[in-house]
Amino acid sequence: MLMHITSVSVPHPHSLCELGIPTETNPIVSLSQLTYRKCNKIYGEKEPADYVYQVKSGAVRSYKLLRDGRRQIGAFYVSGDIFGLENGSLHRSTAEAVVDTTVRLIRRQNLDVISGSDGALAKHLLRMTTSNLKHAEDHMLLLGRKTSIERVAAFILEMDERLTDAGILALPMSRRDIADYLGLKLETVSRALSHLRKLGILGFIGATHRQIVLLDRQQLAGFDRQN
Amino acid sequence: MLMHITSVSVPHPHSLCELGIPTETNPIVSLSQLTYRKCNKIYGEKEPADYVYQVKSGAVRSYKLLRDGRRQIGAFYVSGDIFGLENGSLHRSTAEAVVDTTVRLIRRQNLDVISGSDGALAKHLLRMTTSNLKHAEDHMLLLGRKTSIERVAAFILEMDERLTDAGILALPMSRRDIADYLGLKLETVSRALSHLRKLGILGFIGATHRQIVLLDRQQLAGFDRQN
DNA sequence: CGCGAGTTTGAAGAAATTCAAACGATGTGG
DNA sequence: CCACATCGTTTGAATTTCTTCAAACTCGCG
Repeated sequence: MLMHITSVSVPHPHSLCELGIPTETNPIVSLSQLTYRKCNKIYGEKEPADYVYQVKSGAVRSYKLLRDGRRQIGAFYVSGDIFGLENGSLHRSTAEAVVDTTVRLIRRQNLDVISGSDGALAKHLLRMTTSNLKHAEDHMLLLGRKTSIERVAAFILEMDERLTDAGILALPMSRRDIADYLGLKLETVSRALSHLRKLGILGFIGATHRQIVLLDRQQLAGFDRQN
Repeated sequence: MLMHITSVSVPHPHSLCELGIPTETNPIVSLSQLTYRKCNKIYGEKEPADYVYQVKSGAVRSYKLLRDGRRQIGAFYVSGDIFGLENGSLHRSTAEAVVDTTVRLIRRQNLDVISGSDGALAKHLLRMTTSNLKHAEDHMLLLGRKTSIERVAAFILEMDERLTDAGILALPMSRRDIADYLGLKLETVSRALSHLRKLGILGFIGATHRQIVLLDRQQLAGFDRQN
């Protein structure tokens, strides 16, 4: 029997790349790791959380949506980061590949079994969850109390720490992603970045402007009044 | 030797009640529980986290400050809530009594010992941390993407669930506290509440306007476009 | 070469903030 | 008991910040 598709609604075309790519995941399987194409969903909100993931290469965004499509990205995950660790059986956010991304998989079930007997692993899980919590707490301060320039400065500094490619930040995500992470609009992010460039704090490389040179970390840090 | 006090700086008088009360905690000790006076500090950011706390009565705010005094309250804790559970050895936030508050104390050290041997407790700690994480994730969505009315509506609904005093919400916290929780200014919170009152969704009781009647939960929920 | 996707930039608009004043309710001292 | 200062809240008007709408720009790619 054929499914009758009454309307192909695309309620939230946050990034046009989402439109050109099948919405269902189409991962390339290889042992206990998967490769997701750019913009493919890794898991969705309220789906069963059967696996925990570790980024091998690429980048992942984790987000929540409001019914009208407003999106808040809670975190980006890059090489080495572990994500998808929920404690209930359901995912609380959606995770998508920002660019082509390979992840390692761990069956959650295995974790449960082990953590029942092995206190060390239980502690490890706790430590990971706590580090996510710390990130969320810092991010609440950013979202609730920082200005647009401070948010963008903090973002560049965060990415600089996590994406160390020797002087040049190769951002995998679009301005829209950054905006949805920082609680701003993409134009506001763009303006803030331009402003920092005019001040000689940042430099852009390439056409896409996804490669950023941090020319003056000191001065940039001055824009983020810290926590 | 006397400390030479060059200036008595009071950098962040967020609430005037803070000024009239000793800044150091002066808890009333009684077995394994403490009572803190209104506005007293329970612990400070970066202080050693030797205890975990459970609210017996009263209310607690947990917050972070920017250097210039901007404050983001990450959570309120009311009767029954557990807080102060950090995984590192230092607190990541400051906790203060919103009103006179009694808390139960658990030595953190004890937890560590037990969680080493007892998988059940380890899981319990993990579950509590995860529930804090879930709250933080939801709050990031609020802070990053909701309008002032949506934030205030969400706040009232949250408090209605947690402060169930039969129809009347007796808010322990000031407008400023609410504002710092919602990433707004106190005037904005006041305007939003007035707006909801004019719509017949809320009613105020008493002079202080800290008692709120939820007249139409349905309609209020309509203001919070949910996650 | 021209189209598409992502980014930048400008101008107008909306939302929240800032500054200011007024309003009870409360508590104090005369 | 009343006058008065204080505190938290509300309300108004002006201002700032961010957003919205629109257009232009750049580079990659067919």
